Formats: sequence, C-alpha cells, structure tokens
Amino acid sequence: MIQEEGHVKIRDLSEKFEVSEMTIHRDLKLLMEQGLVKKIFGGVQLQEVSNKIQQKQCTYCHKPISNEGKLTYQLILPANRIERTCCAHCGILRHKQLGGDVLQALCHDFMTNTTISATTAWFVMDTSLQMGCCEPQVLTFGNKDHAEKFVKGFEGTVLRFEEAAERVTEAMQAGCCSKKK
Amino acid sequence: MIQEEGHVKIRDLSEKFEVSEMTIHRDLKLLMEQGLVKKIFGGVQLQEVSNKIQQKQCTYCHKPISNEGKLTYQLILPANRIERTCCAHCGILRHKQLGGDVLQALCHDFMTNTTISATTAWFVMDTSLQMGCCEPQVLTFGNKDHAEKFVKGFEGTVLRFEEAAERVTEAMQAGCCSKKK
DNA sequence: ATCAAAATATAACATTTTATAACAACAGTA
DNA sequence: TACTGTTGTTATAAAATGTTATATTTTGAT
Repeated sequence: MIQEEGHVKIRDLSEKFEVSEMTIHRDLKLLMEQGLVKKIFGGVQLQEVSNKIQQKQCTYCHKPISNEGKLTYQLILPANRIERTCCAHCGILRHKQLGGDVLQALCHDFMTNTTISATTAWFVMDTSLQMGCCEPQVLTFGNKDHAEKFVKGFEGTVLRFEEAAERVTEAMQAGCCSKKK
Repeated sequence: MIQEEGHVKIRDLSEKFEVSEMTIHRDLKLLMEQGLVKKIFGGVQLQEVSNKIQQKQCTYCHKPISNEGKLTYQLILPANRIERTCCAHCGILRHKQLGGDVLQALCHDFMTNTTISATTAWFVMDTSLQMGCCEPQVLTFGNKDHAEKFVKGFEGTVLRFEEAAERVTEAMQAGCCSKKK
C-alpha cells in the first residue's frame, strides 16, 4: 500500500488489516527502524534518500566515519536506502547480514580511491600495513594486479568477496561470548 | 500549483486543500525556510534558483567532487532540485534509480568540456585511458565522431545512453550474492 | 503626499487529531 | 502453573489545525 500510494494513513492500514491503530503503530516502528518507511504525523510514507545527508556513523560498528572516507563501504538498498560503513570489514559483515536485499555495494580502490563494485573487487587481508579501523582489517582493490603488487611489499592474502566474507565472519565468531544464532 | 502558475494566492491553496488559510501560511513558511518558494504579500511564488549552490559530494558514491568537474553529471529534478555526481558512472546509476523524476541530465563533452544532454550523448567504456574516478569508467562525448576518433586511439566501445546504462548496471551487480529478483 | 478603508499577515489561544506510554487481557508454550 | 509475546484499552502527551484579535501592507480617493 505504501509503495503504491507513496503515503498511507494509519487509520487506513488499521481498517485494512482489521487490527487496532496501536498495532499498526508498533509494526510500523519496526519498519521505521529498518529505514524502510518514514512515519510522519498522520501517516507513513516511503523513506526517500536525501541527497545531502551524510551518515556520520558506521551502520555496523557505529564508529564515526571520516570525511575522506577512502576505506568506506556503501550498500545501496531497495527503496533508495543507503547504508554506509567505516570500512570493508563492517561493510562485508553488514552486506552478508542483509543478503539479497543489497542491490549494489560500493567501495574504493585502496591505491587510486576509484569507486568500484565490492562484489567484483579484490580484498587483501592479514597485511602488515595497519590502517587502524577494524580488525580483522580488509583492504579493497579494483584490480587483481594492484592487489598482488601490494601484497608483494606489505604481505597479506588476496581474496575474492566470498572468501573475504567467510574469513571475516569466522574471525568475528571466534572467541568467547560472541554470538547468538 | 506554484510550479505551474509561477504565482498562487493563499486563498486558492486554502480552498484547494480544504484547510484554513492559517495552515497554508504555516506550511508555506516551511517551504520558504527550505528556500523553495518565496512569500510575497498576497501569495507565493517560485524562488529563483540560487545560482551558486554547490554540492560538494557525489550523490551516489559520496566521494568529494573536484571543482574542475569535467567528469561530473548533473540531474535536474522537479522543484528546482539538482543532484550532482562525480562522473558518468555514478550519474547513470543515479539517473536510473530516479527514473521518471529526472527532468534533464547534463554532462560534459570529454574533449571540449561543452555541456551536453546526457540522454543524447555518446558514451565510451572499456577504454585504456584511466581517469581514476569510478569503475567501470564511462566517458561522455557530445558527438559520435569525436567518440569514434577517441576510441581509435585509446580503444573502447561507443555506446548510447541506454546501452551504457545497461552495461554499468550489469557490471555493478556481477559477483556473488548480489540480487534477489 | 496623506489618509482611511480594504486586504492580507501574524500572534495567541482553543480545539481537534494523532501519537505514546502504561497497563490489562488473552493465547500459546514449556 | 508460570512465562512469554502479542494485541487492545485507556489516559496522557504532542502535534496540527482553526479561530479570533491585532498588526501590517496595499489600494485608491482626496
């Protein structure tokens, strides 16, 4: 309904689903927290991207994101939503969390700062160069050649998206009290 | 109404939306604060576009946009909104995302820096000349001839808007777990 | 140019609509 | 039975809208 009309009243939803308005409010709150819709006084509407807002915090670890943002990772989602993480580490984790909802993922070539697609990028882990963002650190490269030359000097392993994702997930689940399933 | 007429009376808006004039005044105040309209005694009119606004970040990938801006792509939207991306790569993606909302799209001829319409431009991809903005790189040309001569020297493929859009979208979705249908 | 009358705008307050919080009722489950 | 989670109900808070009184601007006559 929201997608079709762009804007719907709480009362209409309440009548449509034959539940109380309170229930609609509660359910919409969840959608809102996911960033799918926006509640305005008197109804709900589709969340739209503002073209100038800048998300200042990492969606995943909530660390402030630097302006420069060479390490950042961005997820383009349905309904014009965009999420931004501090680095590929958090980006990959969030990407996996969202799964099929991700329409596109952007990151930057570590050497040239060129914007590239994350799913086709090359990832370097376990390198000696520490950028000090998140652990385990993941660097992104637009082409394999650059990544390999980088590794020649700074050590590390060159991986594809899926491999890097697996490694990061694994590393994050190791240890003690990590993780409910 | 304001966009169509250029100037509208408070009373007309009040009757149109069946609310009191006071409410119209209050709502217009908000639009005025956003700089979209200008209230004059006896009505509202469209606010002249500020001629020097400048968006400093790419709407799509959020990379800073250089002043030079030869690669930039601009989308003219309803209500005098303008979006700006770092290069044709992000421009095309954003353009597709907004769909019918785009009134006009501007880019620049790669050789002469002339401003041209994106929908009638010629696009060159897969060329050997790397500008280092986004991948896959897309260069824009005002006429087919230039584009073809360019390709003769620097390799690549000459495409129309729709073809380029398709290619970019495809390239960005490639890879792993991309995409639900 | 000056002034009064008309039109329009603003401010303060009253009313209505909508949202939130706290609690009670209910169903399902171990 | 005790626990959990969902839904509905009520009271209260917040926001939006309408009403009235007052101020400001425009108009037009002198």
